[in-house]
Amino acid sequence: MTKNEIADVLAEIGTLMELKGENPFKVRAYSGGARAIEALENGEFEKLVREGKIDTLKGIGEALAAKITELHATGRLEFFDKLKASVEPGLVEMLRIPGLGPKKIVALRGQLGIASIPDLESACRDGRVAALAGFGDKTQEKILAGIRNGEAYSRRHLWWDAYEVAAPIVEGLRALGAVRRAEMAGSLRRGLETIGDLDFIVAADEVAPVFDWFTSRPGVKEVTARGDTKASVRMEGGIQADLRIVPAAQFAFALHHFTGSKDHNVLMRQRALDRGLSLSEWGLVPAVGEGTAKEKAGAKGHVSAEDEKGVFAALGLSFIPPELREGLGEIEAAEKGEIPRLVELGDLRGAFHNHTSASDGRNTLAEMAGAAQALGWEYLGIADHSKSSRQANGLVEERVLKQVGEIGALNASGGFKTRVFSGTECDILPDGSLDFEDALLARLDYVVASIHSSFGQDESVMTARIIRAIENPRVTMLGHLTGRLLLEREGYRVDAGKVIDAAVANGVAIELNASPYRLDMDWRLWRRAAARGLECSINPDAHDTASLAYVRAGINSARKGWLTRENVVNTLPLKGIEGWLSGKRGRR
DNA sequence: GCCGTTTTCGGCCCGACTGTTTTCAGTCG
Repeated sequence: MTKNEIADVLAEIGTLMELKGENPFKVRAYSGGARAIEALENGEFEKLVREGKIDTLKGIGEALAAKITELHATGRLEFFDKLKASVEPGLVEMLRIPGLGPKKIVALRGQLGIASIPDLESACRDGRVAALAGFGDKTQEKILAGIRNGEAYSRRHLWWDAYEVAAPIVEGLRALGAVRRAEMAGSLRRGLETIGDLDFIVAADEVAPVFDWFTSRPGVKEVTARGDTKASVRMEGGIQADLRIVPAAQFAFALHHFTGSKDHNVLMRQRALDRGLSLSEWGLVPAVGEGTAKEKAGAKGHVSAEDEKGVFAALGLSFIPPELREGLGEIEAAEKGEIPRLVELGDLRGAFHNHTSASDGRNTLAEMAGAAQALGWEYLGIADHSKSSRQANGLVEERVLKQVGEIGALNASGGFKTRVFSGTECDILPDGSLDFEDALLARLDYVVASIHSSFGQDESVMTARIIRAIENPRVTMLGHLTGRLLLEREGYRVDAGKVIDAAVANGVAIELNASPYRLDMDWRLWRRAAARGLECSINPDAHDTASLAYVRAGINSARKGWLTRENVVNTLPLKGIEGWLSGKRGRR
């Protein structure tokens, strides 16, 4: 069984135990164990398991190590099979309904015999749920609404879509008279590829006018909560937005707290405790003594911070950019002053892997060049599909040569300041050979090699197929490593570690496909890959002029992968990239 | 179930909000 499949089993054990009413700390140990191994690279995981050292990983003890080893060796776990058989599957599904947790589900099962969502729905309609101790009319209503809107409410959202909803809310908040500061928080601010809900933190002199504005905006479908410091709304389309208002003195602490991640916060709290302090959204206060953190926040001994930099400084750390706050070594790095200067949107000088109306794009070559110029890019690479991608109107050899001529003429015309490079997104055929002959590829400035067919191959076959393409000296970079479509389709199975090693050995870059639907290769793999010498190209995979802007989503993932300007080839200025490309051609 | 410079037991982040209560449990993040 693979690493990710094992992590899924551990996480599911945690969920099932919750429904069995197990000790919550035991539950957390399983979900924490799942996260701990997810953070490993496949090869590293395999090595630890093979050598019997998986229990050296923080969060994996004797019991989890034994279960992981059994799953890895046999693909089964008797403990899991028995546990799963003992919990009705309908109960697991009920956890997705907002407001229903393990305790309430156990009560519904025990007292009303409810074991599925349809059972629950009819019990709500009969009024049997409201009659139960600890339940009432409102809970019953909420459950019904949750069932009705189940899918829309539980769905995650692409970062790009969430950001488009969130950006005007932040702007609107900042424009309010009572508001001193307003920021996005949560996974949105951390630049995660998918987002659960929107979080906003505001410092304001008055609460009521801010909440009034927030809860009555167009697009708000329902106000789900409104208290003294927090209001929540459900937007059209199902996304939830939470707004928290804090006094200005606590803003930095609240922003840090609600930016998360949870793992990062746990480590920060621990660090505070080691120094006799207690960190919360209210501030940094002495850990000992009477009273709650909130009461102590304004009292003697509390540490003040103007901004997040101050919060980190109070714990002996340099500033940690939000994208790095995943509990994956950023605190250790900040302690040593080794947080890198991460790549920024403004560092990009151009991008490869863009399509035109010659294949499946919606804009012409000249329109794409004009859009790149408007972005201030020094160069733009055009990589239309190759002939085997018939569904994408891939170019046959004659059309490729025609486009090379058109690009040459466009550059010669001096009509655009942006230099256009001619490339191709060349299909990697099922046997690992390329869709075009070497002689044609030699006529191009660069080659992006991508998989667009036979997704179902075994991992070993797929890995060998991609490595064969990487070993072809005509290939400049590998397109979308796994072919995943976020929230839609899993990627094909491939051993990323082996592909990365082959790319480094052959001087081939790997793309960070910046399409908000892809963000592939995944940010979790980049830090280690770049340390091994892998070069990254952040490519929008644009199919029209507007989607050149997708590089912004790519920058998020690059930053989450600890990449600096030096790791990303398309931060090179025109002269530099010309040298880089001719160097690649030199290996041909 | 995990963890340990108070180390083999006794903690484990903690506060807001709702809905149900009449002082709090459950859920959520």
